[in-house]
Amino acid sequence: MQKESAKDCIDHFIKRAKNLGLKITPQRCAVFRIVSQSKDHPTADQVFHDVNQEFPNISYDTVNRTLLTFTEIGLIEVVQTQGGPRRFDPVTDQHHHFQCLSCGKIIDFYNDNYDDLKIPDDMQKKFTVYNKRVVLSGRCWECRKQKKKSDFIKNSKAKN
Amino acid sequence: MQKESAKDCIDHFIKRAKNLGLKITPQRCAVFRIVSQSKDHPTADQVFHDVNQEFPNISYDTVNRTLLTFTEIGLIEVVQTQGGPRRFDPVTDQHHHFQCLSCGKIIDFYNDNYDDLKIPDDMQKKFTVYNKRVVLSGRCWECRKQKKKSDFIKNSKAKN
DNA sequence: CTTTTTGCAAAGCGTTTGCATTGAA
DNA sequence: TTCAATGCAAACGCTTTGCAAAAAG
Repeated sequence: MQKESAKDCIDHFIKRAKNLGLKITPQRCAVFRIVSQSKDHPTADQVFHDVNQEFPNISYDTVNRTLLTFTEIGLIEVVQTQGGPRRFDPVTDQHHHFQCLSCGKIIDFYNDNYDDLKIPDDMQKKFTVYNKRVVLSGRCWECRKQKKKSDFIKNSKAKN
Repeated sequence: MQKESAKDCIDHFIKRAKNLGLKITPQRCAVFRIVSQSKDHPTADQVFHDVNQEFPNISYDTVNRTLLTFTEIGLIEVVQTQGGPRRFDPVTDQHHHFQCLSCGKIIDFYNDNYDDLKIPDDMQKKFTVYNKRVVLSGRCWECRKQKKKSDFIKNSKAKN
């Protein structure tokens, strides 16, 4: 569902919401459109900011609660992060994450080998597995250019 | 380093801390011991509670700041979660995570195939990759027994 | 018309910061 | 003796809650 048009996305949302008995409000449509178009794991606040452009009266709470509702019905996902504000992700095709341990940034990447990973039988038995993802972590190129704090500690000692 | 004794763990901590010019305080030793023995991804508050048993005067801030310091020097890790309080994980051997999308619980599991995953060349070039992990997500057996909220919504409509 | 949803405000919870005091090296 | 680490307290940011008004079905 990556190349779908905005129209198709909205239709998808409306269909799913109606199935579940959720009401179709303009606010929800706007929130869904913004978050499903976003490519960078926005926080509720960022979504609010964008939606606010065309809905000056919408409240932050509505945006936040709408995002949580969408998450519960599986329309979007909450990205796993290391603390900090919650980040949302439109449910799209299979992809994987690289997370920078210094700045916390999460970068999507695609890899066919990873997509082919099998889910172990014992896990399938114990749990209901909906999704799999490989998470690589380390340092992004921007943070690699900067000194690590641990280096700083070491150097400050070495200098004395 | 999974079967190391408590003594070995402390030695490991002391060696690493000295290398970096960090001071060895009783508080830091206690925090390190508690978190390295824990098996369930404790929050700062949980670590504080445990350490507090033997250090009635230690402050929450010291525990929290110590955990962050340990994270920066790579002694422990921050677990990726979906919002909620930050959770810490002793750096041990290669393992993977299953996360329940309903209750947020994170369960470690081991899988040799996953351990053997190669890190793609283009990722290695772009970033410095320290760690890899497969994250499965879905519903744990406890939550599977309960109704999903989306089911609830559907049913409450069906009943009317 | 009924019930959900919205907007607002306040409360809650976890994290971070500043600073004087303490303690490791 | 020096500088990092600690403890305390206040500030901060994000999330959650309660409720009256508004809107969808």
